[in-house]
Amino acid sequence: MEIMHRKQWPCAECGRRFSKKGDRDRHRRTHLNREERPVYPCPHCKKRFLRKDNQQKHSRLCLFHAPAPLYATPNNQGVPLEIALCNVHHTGIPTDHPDDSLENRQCENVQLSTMTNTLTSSVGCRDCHGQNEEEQNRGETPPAKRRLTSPKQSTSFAEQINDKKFVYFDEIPLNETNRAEYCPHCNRGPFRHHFNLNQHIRDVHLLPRLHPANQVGGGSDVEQRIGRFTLEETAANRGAENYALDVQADIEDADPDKFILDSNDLLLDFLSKYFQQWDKQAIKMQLVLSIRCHRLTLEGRQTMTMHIRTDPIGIMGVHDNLEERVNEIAQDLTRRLDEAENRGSGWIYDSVEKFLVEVTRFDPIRGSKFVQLPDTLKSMQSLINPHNDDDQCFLFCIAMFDDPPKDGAFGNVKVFNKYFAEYDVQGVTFPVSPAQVPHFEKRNGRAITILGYEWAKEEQDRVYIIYASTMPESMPRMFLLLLEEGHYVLIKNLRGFMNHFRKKWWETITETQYQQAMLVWKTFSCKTIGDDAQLYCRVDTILLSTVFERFRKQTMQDFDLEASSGRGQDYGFPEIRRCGNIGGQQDAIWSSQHWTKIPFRHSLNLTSL
DNA sequence: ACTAATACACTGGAGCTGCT
DNA sequence: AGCAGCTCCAGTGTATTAGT
Repeated sequence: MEIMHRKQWPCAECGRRFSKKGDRDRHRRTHLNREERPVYPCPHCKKRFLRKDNQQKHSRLCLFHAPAPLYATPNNQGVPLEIALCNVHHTGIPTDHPDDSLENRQCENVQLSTMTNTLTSSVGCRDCHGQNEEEQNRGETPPAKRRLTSPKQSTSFAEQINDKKFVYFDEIPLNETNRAEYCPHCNRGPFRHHFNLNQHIRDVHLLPRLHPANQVGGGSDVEQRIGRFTLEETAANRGAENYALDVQADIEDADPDKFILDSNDLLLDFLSKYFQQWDKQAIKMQLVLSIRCHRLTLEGRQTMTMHIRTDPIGIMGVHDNLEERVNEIAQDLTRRLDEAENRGSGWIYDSVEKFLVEVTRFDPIRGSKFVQLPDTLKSMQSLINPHNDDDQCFLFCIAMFDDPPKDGAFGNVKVFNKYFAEYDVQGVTFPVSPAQVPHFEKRNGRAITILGYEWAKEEQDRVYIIYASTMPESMPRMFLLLLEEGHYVLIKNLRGFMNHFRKKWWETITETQYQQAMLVWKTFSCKTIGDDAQLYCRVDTILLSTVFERFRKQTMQDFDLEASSGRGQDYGFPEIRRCGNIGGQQDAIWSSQHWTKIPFRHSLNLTSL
């Protein structure tokens, strides 16, 4: 109500109120007739604007696109690209373009704002949008008409590049193509383009940061024994706890295949007990099955211990389907065992020597009482930050989604308390961690996706998925932002929110990187960010695995050491895929109407090349 | 025909600056 | 301090194209 009183300046035409007289006056001009309106013309084109700031914004863009480009085209040798494009415009289907004379074919205002438009069918003059002179003189700013001008339309930007219709990729100066990016955290690289670097940072450096417990080391109050497993060691530097199955009692001389089948119950028992103690936490688990084996050679009988290691598997607390997870692990182990056998090494499995469970706990941040939005998000109207003084910000967000506050971004959260009785929070503990969200979703018939946000001074802020809802599309879908401090914020306008990152992200990518990316996408038929991510991971894994396999062989040969041990902290691709949903669920979400896709930029700023 | 993606014009909110 | 003008920013509406 206070806000309403402050808006003391009403518009006589429509009654709308403003807090500043200047805003009211500015608004009133929108009611003026065309003749009465003040006009701010663009010095670079013939467009006119009601407001000076809009004219300035437009003119900057107009000027930005105007300078001559650097590259010639195959069909227009020696002709600047823009002129070549303009030729297409002016020599295509006859138009009423006012500049459509031979002398004026070098129209400098060809619309280059969208790459697809420029290169395919709709190269238009940004001056006139196909208007005749009379239309232009009326000072109207019509909708941007686009005309079919090219006799043969191509289907995509990537195809155009591949066809070399316009820009020769190898004509890009060497110093541009050689520009590579390296990870500021681990110096890994080079990355082909910014996508990959961002992705690397998110996957490798961001996830561990999310879960501070990882960095602290094993819990000090850990019970030494869980089920039939005994805590063998706590790798403080990796935050991992190694639980070994009691060899004497359970597995001595066990047949490996039979052991794997029997181990399901043991593991299930272990996990249930583990989460009884830390029910709010999620863990990442990796199993190592050590098997004694032998083979007969000309030199005689050889023996060795083979270590079969599973992929890391994430388990989101007690609410996860433990049975399913355990089955996955068993299948993984069996598959690896078979693979090793089928490789024809000649080793014969004798017995299980050791069964180790490596547990890395992570304690996801949980929503708690009000914290200020970071400076970078403060002015965003697409967020509603509940001003709660308890640990129920999660519920406040849900309630505000159901009944959005009318005035003010904060409102009085107390008014939403009345809704709380409508939610089934049985089994949910406050503050709510992301691990509990699937449980809440199921009980309340909602699809809730949790995004995380990180920012640091002089670094680009980032948004990433913490939990991607797998609930059916038909459910009410909402998106919450979990701040690093542990506070949920409702994203009331996902499009507006993502727009912020879209703009920033693209500002950091050079055109060369963009073109290289497009070439890669075309070559490998990538259609989604998920495809790109998978491609990156595949290539990366293949390269690394080759190097690593050589190293492993060498260490086995020289020191009888299995170099693949000690990977407890790593996030393997299956794990990333499960948690981050790269190439899987993420695609489904990002292509849904509720989610703004990662923008596929068509803009080509030729002047920056 | 429909959906998704994109660019850009337009609008209100709000901060900054200079003047009185 | 109050005001006016300027400017930037975030959000929205809409025209348009690509893809299915």
